[in-house]
Amino acid sequence: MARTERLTHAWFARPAPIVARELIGCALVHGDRTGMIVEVEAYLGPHDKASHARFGATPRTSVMFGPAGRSYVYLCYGIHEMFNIVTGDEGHGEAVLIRAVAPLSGLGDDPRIGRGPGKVTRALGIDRSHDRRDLARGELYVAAHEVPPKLGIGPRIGVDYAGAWARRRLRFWWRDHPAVTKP
DNA sequence: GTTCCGATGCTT
DNA sequence: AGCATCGGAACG
Repeated sequence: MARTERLTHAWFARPAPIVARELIGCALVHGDRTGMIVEVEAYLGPHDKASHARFGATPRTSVMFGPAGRSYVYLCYGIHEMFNIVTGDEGHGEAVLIRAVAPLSGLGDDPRIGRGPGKVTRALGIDRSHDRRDLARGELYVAAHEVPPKLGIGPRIGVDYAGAWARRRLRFWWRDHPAVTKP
């Protein structure tokens, strides 16, 4: 699989579920650390009761309402940094959460190193200082894949408070991949 | 194998 | 008060 093609603003400026599905198998690159994306979740606009966009554009979430292809990194449970990519048309408030990566280079060879959204950022050295970055330039970016993986689709994790929106099938993963989260 | 719980700090 | 989590302890 060639992984040299950096994904562009236009690539990310499509509906979150489409981008999410196509991100599986792509490479997430931060400097000399690279992981293959094997699990993601799509978060829609303010109408999505599981999304951080549900309160509209706040100081934390305003980046979600900006142009696609920017990072949205926030602190979860006081401990874990979460890495998202803004998608869709400007103003929509969409993003895709990267939930798991498999080591490709610079991460060692334990498939559990990037299994879980908090572990993705720890493995790749991403924190809130990487919030609002333009992934179309700089050392943090995503590179395309050539071969689509076997795709799993199901409900998002950890959003039970969102009622019916928790049951929407907006989580995508590489089926049977050892770096995908268990539950 | 399962369930429970504390850590830890930012957000509304 | 609640949270887009994790790792360890306790239990069976």
